Amino acid sequence: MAELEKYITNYFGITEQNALKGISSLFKYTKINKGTFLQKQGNHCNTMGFVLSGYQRFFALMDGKEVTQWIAHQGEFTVDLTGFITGSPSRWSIQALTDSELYIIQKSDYDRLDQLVPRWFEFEKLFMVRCFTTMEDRIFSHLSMTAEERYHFFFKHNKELFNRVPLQYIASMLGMSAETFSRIRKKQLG
Amino acid sequence: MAELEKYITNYFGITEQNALKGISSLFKYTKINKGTFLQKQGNHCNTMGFVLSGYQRFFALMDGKEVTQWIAHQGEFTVDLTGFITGSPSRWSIQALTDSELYIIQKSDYDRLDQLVPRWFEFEKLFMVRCFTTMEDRIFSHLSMTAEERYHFFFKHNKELFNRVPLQYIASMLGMSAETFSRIRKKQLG
DNA sequence: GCTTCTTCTTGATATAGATCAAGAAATCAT
DNA sequence: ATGATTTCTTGATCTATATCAAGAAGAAGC
Repeated sequence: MAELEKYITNYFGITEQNALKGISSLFKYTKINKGTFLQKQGNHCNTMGFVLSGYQRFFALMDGKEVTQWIAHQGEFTVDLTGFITGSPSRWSIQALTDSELYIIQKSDYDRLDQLVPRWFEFEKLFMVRCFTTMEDRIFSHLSMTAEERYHFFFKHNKELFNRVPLQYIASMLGMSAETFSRIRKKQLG
Repeated sequence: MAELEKYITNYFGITEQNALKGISSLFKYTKINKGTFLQKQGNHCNTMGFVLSGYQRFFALMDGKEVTQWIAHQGEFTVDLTGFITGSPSRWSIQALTDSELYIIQKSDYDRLDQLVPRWFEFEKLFMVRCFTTMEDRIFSHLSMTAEERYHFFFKHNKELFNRVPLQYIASMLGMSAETFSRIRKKQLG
């Protein structure tokens, strides 16, 4: 659990020992196999997962095609944040791309955190802002960068991912076809 | 002020009369002329504006070109949310595209809202989630839609904007050149 | 290890959208 | 109103990226 607490400190800015113990006690360690769905599009969002290891893909169907919105990895949360917080149906399916280890919290437990942790909503708010900032950056990358620039920028910050998951999903997440991705990669490799 | 309170209810889900009075008392009515900067990129974010009328463009310089990230209108907030909440330098410049009326709150007053409004952080959190969802939708539109589809989708929901501000900014915000925008528009008009 | 299935690459071709350039239309200032 | 400035349109051309198709490489199952 030490790892979870460390991450909660990093993510939510919470340092009080009691609060950390309280929060982490509500998360359950879970192993899942490659291919397992943590969430199906359109369903209720009942759980939030914190990634210890492995990769999970967020995607939605659009005109019969799967569009990958995000690939979560260690230290991130697997959840359709919108659905989880507001109760709306999940906009994404979430599927493990590799065997994965997660800490999972149930929605009903999550909703009690404010009773357990002083200033919980304040921390949560800061977490949301961070998520918002990430999204804002991604939009800007689509307004101002070419596919090749997006590739390089993403590669610089996520090198390990390129060896671990099918590249077609990274391509989709960056808004380009698998073939374009492959050609940019070839150039890059030499 | 009634209008502001109505919007605060819609945006933040706050309905208690005392809370609404308290919040709206911290906002100051302000008129600004077309061209005025509410925020300059790189500066501190000291104010948050609530739009009563007019249009304000968020943009950043990228390789010497201005990229429009968003155009705010009535009922929205003009602020670099990230900078305003976290204290980081503003990522955007914000400039009035038309004469505008705003309610403006100072950061120092905003930071006292939690003492004034019970459950303020909780409301604020929900506000952040809504902003996050909007961004997530926009990203998905770039991953799954053509320029023409983005045009039509945006037009459907923002018809009035097309008569009020230079179209080149809408084009930039949708991630296409002004010429492409013009051609799509021509097709659409007949 | 061989087979099967999935993923990746590569070439050929098509196309959406960018860029450049010039003129038309609209808006603004005096 | 008139001229100046900004914005929009249009055509010509170019280029980034998509699509299609087929084979190569890699991973997984037996």
